[in-house]
Amino acid sequence: MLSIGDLSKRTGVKVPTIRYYEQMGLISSPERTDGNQRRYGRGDLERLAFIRHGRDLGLTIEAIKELISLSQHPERPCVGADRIAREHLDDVRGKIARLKKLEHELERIVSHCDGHSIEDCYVIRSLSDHGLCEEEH
Amino acid sequence: MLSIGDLSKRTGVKVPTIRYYEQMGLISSPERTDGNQRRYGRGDLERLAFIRHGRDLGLTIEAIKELISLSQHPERPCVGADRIAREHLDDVRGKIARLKKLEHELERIVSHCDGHSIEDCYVIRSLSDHGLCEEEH
DNA sequence: CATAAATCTATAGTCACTGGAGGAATTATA
DNA sequence: TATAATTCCTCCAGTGACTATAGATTTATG
Repeated sequence: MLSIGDLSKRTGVKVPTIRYYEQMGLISSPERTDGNQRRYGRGDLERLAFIRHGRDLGLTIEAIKELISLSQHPERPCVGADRIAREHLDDVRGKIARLKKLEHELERIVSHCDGHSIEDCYVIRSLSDHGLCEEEH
Repeated sequence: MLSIGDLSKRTGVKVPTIRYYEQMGLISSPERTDGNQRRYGRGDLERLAFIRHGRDLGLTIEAIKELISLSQHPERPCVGADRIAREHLDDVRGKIARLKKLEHELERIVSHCDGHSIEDCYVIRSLSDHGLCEEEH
């Protein structure tokens, strides 16, 4: 039986975050000691790792909740889980595309900066004048 | 003189957001009519475009505030502005790198999914078992 | 058994907005 | 000019995913 602190150390998930996940319904309310402290078992360790992994991959709490509920019905086809992952992949690709545009623009901006006065600072001028941008954003 | 609604239409920044920027000290309190309504001039239009542009580039409110304050002292060297942009560029690059790893992992996960039952669903299994990952994340 | 460390609940704060309530002011139409 | 429609005002609450604090209680250690 692990205390919340032990669970935290083992999973790398902070104590308040574990309580938050419980509140959000991602992990079920664990047993309590006579003194009302949470005690966790092996299953909670795995569940938390699952959640942590999903969050690291950028899945929302909602998506993870869906996946957990799917995983509790092992007989159903897994198209639901697949859909969640695919949608998320699209999302990630969109984000990458946007950030790359951004990277170009920022590169352009800092490369033009000569470290002289604000008056002719490209950073400031670029922000003031959209016309200096190479592409729409 | 533009009403807040006009300013909103011209800049694409929503009305409550304009008020929020005022509250955050990004734009100065505008003139008011006798009936206490805000009236904006040309300068506000430009300032708002500046803010919007910075936000589109992903700069925080704080960073934009710094840039505005820098731009109000045109005689100073622009190393401050340059630093803000550079730091942000590093940040963006880091994000891209992380998202790319993620993209690979998700690709691998969905490509392995055969649409059969949850029991052998790769999505669920991948989330449960870090060992199935190709790289650390 | 005394003290230190960990835990409990409840609440508020973070960021950058967004939305709604309830009421006042302005503008458009009849 | 009267009324209706629209816009505006302030204040407050909610978003997501935590993080932090305060004050009280429980557990572990010497």
